[in-house]
Amino acid sequence: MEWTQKTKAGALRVAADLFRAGDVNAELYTLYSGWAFRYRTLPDGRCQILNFFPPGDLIGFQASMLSAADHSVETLTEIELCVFPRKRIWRIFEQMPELAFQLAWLGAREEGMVDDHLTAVGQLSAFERISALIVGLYRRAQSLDIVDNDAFLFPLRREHLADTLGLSLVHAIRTWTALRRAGLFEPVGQRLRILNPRISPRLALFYDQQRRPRPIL
Amino acid sequence: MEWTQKTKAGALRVAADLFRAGDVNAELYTLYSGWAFRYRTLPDGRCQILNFFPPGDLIGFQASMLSAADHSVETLTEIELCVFPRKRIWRIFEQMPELAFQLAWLGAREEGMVDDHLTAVGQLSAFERISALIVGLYRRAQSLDIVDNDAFLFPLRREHLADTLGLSLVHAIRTWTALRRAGLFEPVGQRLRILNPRISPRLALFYDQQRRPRPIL
DNA sequence: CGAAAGATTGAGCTTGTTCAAGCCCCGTGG
DNA sequence: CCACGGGGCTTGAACAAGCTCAATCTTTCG
Repeated sequence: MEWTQKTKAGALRVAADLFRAGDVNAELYTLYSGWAFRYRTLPDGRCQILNFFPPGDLIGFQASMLSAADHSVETLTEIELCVFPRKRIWRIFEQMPELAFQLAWLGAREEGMVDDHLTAVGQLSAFERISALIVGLYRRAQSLDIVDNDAFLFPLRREHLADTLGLSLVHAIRTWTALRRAGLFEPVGQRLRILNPRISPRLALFYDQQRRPRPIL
Repeated sequence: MEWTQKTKAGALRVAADLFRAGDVNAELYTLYSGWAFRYRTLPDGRCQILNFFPPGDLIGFQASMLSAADHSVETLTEIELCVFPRKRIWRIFEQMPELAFQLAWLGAREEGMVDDHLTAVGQLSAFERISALIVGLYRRAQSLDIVDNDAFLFPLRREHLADTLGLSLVHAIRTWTALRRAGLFEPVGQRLRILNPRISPRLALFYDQQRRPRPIL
């Protein structure tokens, strides 16, 4: 896709913030490598993580479409990305319908992931939420082929777990520890080795659910 | 917009279900009148409501883009709608970039609303959640000009409250009752009169937050 | 009128929170 | 080389928010 190459401004970025809520200049990014996440903050400081971006994902479509972001994006690791100027979005719709369709498809897929996430936070117990998050990221890593010997990079700190799942830090850690002791996974440095993704019937069901088709872009 | 007229198949619909998770035939709908909502169910029957559709909203963009729906849509009232055949979506992108852009815009806005919702469920207390839901729907009704004397149609049953906010039915009712007694609102038949949307500083802040710009479509 | 669905309330219990203390790892400076 | 200090992680104990079970009341509708 030549056009993608042409507007590429891919530099190694180490900045923790890609953009912040309220930014009017949020651009559209493709994440070449590294992990990031999208979140909201409330006036009193509480923070809700909305979704994660593994390598290869599109970042900022929602913010670009709505002109102003109502969320922020931060990195979890060092990242490398490619920038599309936001102002050309309309031109994409006008001149490159296939690309426009693919962007919209990725947007719809992201919404689907937020749907998943909301369902988890609204309906699951702490155990189920932590397991679902771990196994969900494991499955995404599998589909991206970045799993090595059942182990994959797990760049979240404990606080991210808590802010993702709507749990207190203390309880998130306790539950995490309990699941580790139960033999669901084993931390290996920054990585996580999944030992038994079917620890409970319910988790097995979740793990075996069919995947969504892959992105086209 | 003549094209909209041309493909219009607007019939009065009373059916409770517009489509169900797994449907491959989910179409794209414009809701002329009435309310609906989008939800997911878990294998064990738990149910999470993802968002509501007030009159005028677009339904099914995500499902259309992803080909198969992973959620269901049900009505809250009698509704009237206009159908776009899903198969023509690609043609819209190809031939009507403005309409495609507007659809994508509405999709992005819906994702933003799910973001709001996830943040509420993940971070707010039961009191805050119920108040935020009521006041949020009130504000949407305001922006649609369907508020009459501070009162608007509130078509949710108690169970919808619970399934929306991740609370048990009993606790949702208790909290609802407490807020009613505290003077936030007053039920008037199927309608709700908002008496004091600034009952607490936090709710006032939420209520006074600036609105998102309106849909263009 | 009677049945069924929805709404409400009480009581006891469980899950998850808060507060508080201690641990571990690592980078910095004496 | 080691003490110091800070950030992140872990654990304990007391408390509270929210859940479950169960009974009653109300409304709707055939």
